[in-house]
Amino acid sequence: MSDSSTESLNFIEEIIENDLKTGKYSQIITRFPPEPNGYLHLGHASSICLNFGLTKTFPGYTNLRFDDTNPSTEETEYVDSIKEDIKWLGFEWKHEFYASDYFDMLYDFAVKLIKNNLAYVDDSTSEEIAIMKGSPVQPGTDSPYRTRSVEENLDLFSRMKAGEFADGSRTLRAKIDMKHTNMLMRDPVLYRIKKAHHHRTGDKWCIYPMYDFAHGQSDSIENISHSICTMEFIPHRELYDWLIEKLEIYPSHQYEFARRNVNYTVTSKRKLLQLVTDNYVESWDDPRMPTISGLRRRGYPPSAIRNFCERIGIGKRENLVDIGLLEFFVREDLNKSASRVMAVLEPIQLTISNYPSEQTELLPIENNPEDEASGQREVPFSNKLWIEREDFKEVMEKKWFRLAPGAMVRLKGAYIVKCTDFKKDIQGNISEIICEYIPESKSGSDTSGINVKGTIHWVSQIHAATAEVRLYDRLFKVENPAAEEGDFLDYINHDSLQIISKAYIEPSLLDAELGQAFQFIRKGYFVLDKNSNSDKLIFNRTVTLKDNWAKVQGK
RNA sequence: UGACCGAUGGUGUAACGGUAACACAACUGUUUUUGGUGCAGUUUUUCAAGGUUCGAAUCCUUGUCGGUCAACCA
Repeated sequence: MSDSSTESLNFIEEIIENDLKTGKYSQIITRFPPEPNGYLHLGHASSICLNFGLTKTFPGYTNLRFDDTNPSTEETEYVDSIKEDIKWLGFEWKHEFYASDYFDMLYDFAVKLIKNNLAYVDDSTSEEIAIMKGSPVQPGTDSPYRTRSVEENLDLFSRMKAGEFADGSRTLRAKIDMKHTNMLMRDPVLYRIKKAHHHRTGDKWCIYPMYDFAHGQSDSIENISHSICTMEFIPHRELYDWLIEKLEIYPSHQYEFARRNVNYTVTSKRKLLQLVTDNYVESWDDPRMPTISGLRRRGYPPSAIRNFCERIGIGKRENLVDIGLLEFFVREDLNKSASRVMAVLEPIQLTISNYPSEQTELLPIENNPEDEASGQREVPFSNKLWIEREDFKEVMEKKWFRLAPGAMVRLKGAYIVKCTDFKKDIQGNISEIICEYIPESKSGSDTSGINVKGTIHWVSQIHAATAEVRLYDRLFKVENPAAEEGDFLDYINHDSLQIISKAYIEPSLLDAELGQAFQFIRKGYFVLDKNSNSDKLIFNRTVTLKDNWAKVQGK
């Protein structure tokens, strides 16, 4: 994360700076409150960087709190992945808490409301409650059970807890105002009956608090000073404050920012889950997924994600951030850190007619021109090479710097060669390129005086190893699939994964380690996939290099 | 028909009543044994109309447009 001491503050930092300056707080406490019912994604990254970043710049700390009040959708598997992802992003929480830790306290809070005639047990069905709720432009009507006595409510609520009633048969509701312009203030449901097994409390409870009766109270219990959430919770703030006031507990405050949307992807848990269950992708950590685990498997460095979140900032307006900006930060990081290697993805044979067929040389080549400390490695060279099919053209063109009959190029780290001939197979496809090399043009000791415009990568045939290479493209064909007409699945890019089952790679890559980033020269950044083994190497393309030539061609 | 939130280059975010800026993108040129990187430069901006003020992106009013709210989800 960059030093932001001289940079301007976002609106939440301004609020905090002011709170600190006026002495309202001497330190701040924030929290990151995921529900363990799915994997973390790019949208969460923004919230994580915000909440944890705040307590890096200001005195205080951040808690991790799982908002686990709905046992039917939540699982320990998700808890584990969430913790792993936060750590990988580079953040540490002070306390690991669960809303379910507070179920006893929450129950007592509810009893207090009932005693103060501020909550009642309602026997209405959910349909009836929905009808009585009215609409945004229509006031609601009071439930017939709204006037029950405190004693009866106390009795009924304890029997709800004791499991005497069926799921959905009764609820506990706050007694506020059925004509309130804010729908959430129209006697919101606080507790529902749900005889479900909870991933932490087991079968102890058969009533569970709703979000509005758990989140703010958990914030208060933890003395959270600044409870930051996304804008769809703005209407909840009034209820959040009402409950804290009536319960007379620590006054946490809620602040809202606009969730970050990124183009060419989706970040709704429901949609991501559907992509996985309907097999549009392999798994939650498929490298095409915008999940943190997907980005990690794709080879995105955590620092790139942090820089991205820092750079896009936060605001309160609708937004659609360009994924290209994230890719910029990925390239920026990897350009400095990734070792350069040579790999040929779509091979064609290049034969050097004047290089002895039995001869082999080990050529020293720099590992990273951006990092002198990275040193050199030795790459074997011989008279038969694999080069990229797209680096040859049958007829020369203007501005073409690569191979064509009569043209000369530098073989990276080796010699300058001149194309003298090429062969075609029966189908008319080019099958072999014949070149002559210039012996005195050897890299590092070039006395040929020849200057060539183009340099291409290569792999020696007899020394080459092979690997599967997976090329990824964006998962959707349109910028904002969620906003498009019809089903978002209609906009899936079915060419988002291209598998090259046999690419030729230089032998040094046999020592590649999981998580190690490479630049395949002129092709992009790649990382070893977790499913690789010594029999079969698999490389994922993290991101391409910027390609000005492709841009020129496109015009 | 209501309440709430918002509107600054193509995108995202600053400017806190005093010269509209930063990053990305785009475009030039340059360097380069990666058509990568680096370097130099160019283009492009305050939703509208009124008002307050010496001075408004900023404050006020009205309008327009966009978003959110009617789960026993979070």
